[in-house]
Amino acid sequence: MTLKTVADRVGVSAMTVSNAFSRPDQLSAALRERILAVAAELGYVGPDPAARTLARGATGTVGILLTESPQHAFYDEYTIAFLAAITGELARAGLALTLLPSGRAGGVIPARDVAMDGAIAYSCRPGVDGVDWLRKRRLPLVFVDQQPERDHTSINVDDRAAAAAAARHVVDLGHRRVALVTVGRDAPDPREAPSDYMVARQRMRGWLDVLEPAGIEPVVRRSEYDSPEAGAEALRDLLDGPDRPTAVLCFSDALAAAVVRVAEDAGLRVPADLSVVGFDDTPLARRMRPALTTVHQDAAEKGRLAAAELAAAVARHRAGEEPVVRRLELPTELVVRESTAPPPA
Amino acid sequence: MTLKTVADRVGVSAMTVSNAFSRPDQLSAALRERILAVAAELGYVGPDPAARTLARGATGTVGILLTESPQHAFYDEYTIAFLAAITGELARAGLALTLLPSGRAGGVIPARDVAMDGAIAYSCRPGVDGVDWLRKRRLPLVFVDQQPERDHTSINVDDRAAAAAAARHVVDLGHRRVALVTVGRDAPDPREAPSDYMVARQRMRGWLDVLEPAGIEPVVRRSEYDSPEAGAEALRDLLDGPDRPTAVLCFSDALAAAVVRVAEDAGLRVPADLSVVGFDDTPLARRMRPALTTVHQDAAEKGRLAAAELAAAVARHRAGEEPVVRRLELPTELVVRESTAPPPA
DNA sequence: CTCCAGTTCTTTAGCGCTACAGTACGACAG
DNA sequence: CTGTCGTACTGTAGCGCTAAAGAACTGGAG
Repeated sequence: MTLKTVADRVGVSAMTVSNAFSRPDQLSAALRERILAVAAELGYVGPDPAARTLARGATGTVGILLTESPQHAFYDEYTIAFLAAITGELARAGLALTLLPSGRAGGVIPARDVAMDGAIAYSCRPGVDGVDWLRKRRLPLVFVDQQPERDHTSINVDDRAAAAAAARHVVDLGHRRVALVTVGRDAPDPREAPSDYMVARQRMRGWLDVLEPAGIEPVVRRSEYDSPEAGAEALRDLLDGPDRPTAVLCFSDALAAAVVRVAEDAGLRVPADLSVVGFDDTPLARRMRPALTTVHQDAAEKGRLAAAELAAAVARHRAGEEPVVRRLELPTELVVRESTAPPPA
Repeated sequence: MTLKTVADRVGVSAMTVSNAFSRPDQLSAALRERILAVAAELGYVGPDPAARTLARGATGTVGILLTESPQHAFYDEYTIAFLAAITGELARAGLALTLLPSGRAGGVIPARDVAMDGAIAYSCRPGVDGVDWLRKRRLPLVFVDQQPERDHTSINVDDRAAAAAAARHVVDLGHRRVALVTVGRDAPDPREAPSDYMVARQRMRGWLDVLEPAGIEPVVRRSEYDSPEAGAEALRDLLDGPDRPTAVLCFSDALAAAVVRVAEDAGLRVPADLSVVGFDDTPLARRMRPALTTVHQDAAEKGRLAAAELAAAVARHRAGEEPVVRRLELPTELVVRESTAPPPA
């Protein structure tokens, strides 16, 4: 059941049937009607997408490569808002979004083996080899929340400045004993071996930009993942020590929420005994009691932009034009809510 | 830069290069090494996915068609957990997941035009034409939370029984003035024109199965979407009336949360003045204060199962075997928390 | 009546790969 | 020395479609 079947039945060439489906202006309305009618009668749905993809050189699909497993991505409200915005914007360009598992299963490496017109790499660490495959395939690429590269458009926020603003806030409140709860896989001392993950590294730098000049030596806790459990784990022992911190700066709202929970379980009041600052300003931050002081960044706008940039890059690529590489930096803003206060007397 | 380029350079046939990449057991290790080395040197990444898809008849991708826009899907925690589980399970089978926008943009209808090996239709109403396209393409399909069809495996819960359990709970507590807040597009009287959306219809039936025999005439409020705003809107006028309901049964936790918020804004105490029951048992239900009484269903298991069934169906389809159609029904359980109590005296 | 342009349909030539059916050749039994 | 088998590689023939160029016909201007 192919174009040919329909063509023979109607008594025209295959090309004419192809045109009936894909380029209506290339034949008379009457013939087109007849072809479509016969196709319907034969149960022919339309041109096979795989064959069309090969012949046209375009798939109508772009991929997104997420940190670790896509599965993990769904636990973070920030990522979800980002994804939602992407799908919305892509739909306007008639593109579907494929979630690429970063690993390999049964010899299949999706980043290498899935047909697509372009891809977004979101928050990937340098080691993730999915990114490598995408690069090698010379696909139009947009990098979000990760190390920019010369040949590809990237979208980031000024994580360093944003983190510095958060640190400045607690220092201004008078805190001297500060803990940093962040993510990444490296040694706990940030100055020795900064995180391999660019965003974490930049936020760490931002925090230290303010804390060090103030003569504050922060305690650092790192967990591999940005999950609530990790946050809880990271903090638990901190609260037992004699020099318990009076303020905690967190890599994300998710970590901050966990920190607050652990602190309250330990009998501490937030913010009276402990100030906590998050990052991202997810819905969670507003929902929490006390509402979380955090750094706002616009996930929806980031997603919309990423999708729009990628769609444009794909269109240019298809037209044989030169790629346009942009470095976009979205604004952030410290949002002071109820989880921060001066340290206990 | 194709297989041929590499083949000519090495001095072997294109087929041998294809085998070097895709079927290592078909050639000597030494030759394979040489081919891979030359390929790397030339910057040849591997077989072009589009061409391979056409020749093999398989894409390595399955689609998911979501109610309305995928964008909307991301606002619901239940759907998110479901998606997370799907991607996790699919990754094990080496499959990527493509989110199919249900609409059309610029003449592109993803459900018709995107190459894929199979698809999940999730919570789609009968009218959604994406499902139609998928059916016509004779793709392996799994239906989740929607009307089962003869030729395709479906996964559901017994929505009717689950809703009945929720209704039984409030009736047992002594409530006589009950409101139903649900979704769907039809007339407000459920007996006249039941919702076109099967899940909503079943839950409505379940509620009525209990309420009617008890002689209770519920007030019904329907909104088109399962969103918090819709829930708020639906309830607002109800609380003003003289015969204000003392219990509200909701289609989802999201709606229930909105109902609680509106009630509290109106000065009512939950559950003392108003009992509220949700559906799904999302994390939100546990997080709420008061914690929400709701019907538990396992989103992760549903997703895992859907993905596993689809992967199996795709494998069978590829092997030319007969499809196996299953009707899976997952268990539910009423979880009584703090949002329900006897009606005010 | 000729010529040109516009419309409508056809022909040709792939897109880049893989399934399958070979061929060549060495090893090994009879 | 012949026949059989297994391994390693090649040739052929598509997969189903579309871009691009060409042919046939129409109608109107000159």
